[in-house]
Amino acid sequence: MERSLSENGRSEVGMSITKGPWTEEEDSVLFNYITVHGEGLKRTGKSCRLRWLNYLRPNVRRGNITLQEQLLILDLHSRWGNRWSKIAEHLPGRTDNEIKNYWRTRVVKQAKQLKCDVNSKQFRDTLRFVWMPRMLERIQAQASSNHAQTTLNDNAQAHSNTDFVEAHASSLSDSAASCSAEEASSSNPCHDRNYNYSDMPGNNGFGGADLWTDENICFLQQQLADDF
DNA sequence: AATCCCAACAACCGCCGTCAC
DNA sequence: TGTGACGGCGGTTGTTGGGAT
Repeated sequence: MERSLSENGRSEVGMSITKGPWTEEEDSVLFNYITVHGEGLKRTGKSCRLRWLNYLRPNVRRGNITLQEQLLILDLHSRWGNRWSKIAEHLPGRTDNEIKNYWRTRVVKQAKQLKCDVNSKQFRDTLRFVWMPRMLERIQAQASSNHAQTTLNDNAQAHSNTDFVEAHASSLSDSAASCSAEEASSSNPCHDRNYNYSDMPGNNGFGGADLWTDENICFLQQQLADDF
């Protein structure tokens, strides 16, 4: 009987875990290890596990969350909600903790500024129809400028950017297609890449509240600018 | 230079499911 | 089959570093 652990400490092929009764040999290995190294840290198993998963694990990625990762987080969160570990499975090297922190410090902050609940339809629509398309625009711009360099440098990363953008552009189109008939019939903003925020149907298609004050639009634009 | 404030990151806590015994 | 220990996960709190005053 065995189970394996993944990058996030979950199932993974190739790293087997022995279960069941301890053998004399295993006892001996453990005994010798403790004899040499001592009982070591005054830490709980849980604490050690967390430290390993979130910090020490070899392929853990550190540093700023990229635009592509941000878009993916928003997309996956819209499907699964606060299932951080599930979302983390799709961002290689990122931990659930990191994603959770990103959500709290960036996205929840945005919701607060807009004075709406982060889980409200109103805010989710904002993410879907304003934030994500805007992010996508930036990624596309980035990808095309990288592509120009790629022709010179044969940079493979630019190709992956392009693939990513294409995949998510169609994903967002799907989202747009799932808008209500009312939204779809009234020149849906999600289709218009040059969409002006002040034209958003804040008073008739987004839950009725007037989110799109000059102040809020300005704040959102600032947030998006900060991200890139 | 000192302090205050806030964002970002790290760690802890509690609940719940699973597993060994 | 019951039960205690442990691990996984999401929520919350603590810490730290940098910018503003």
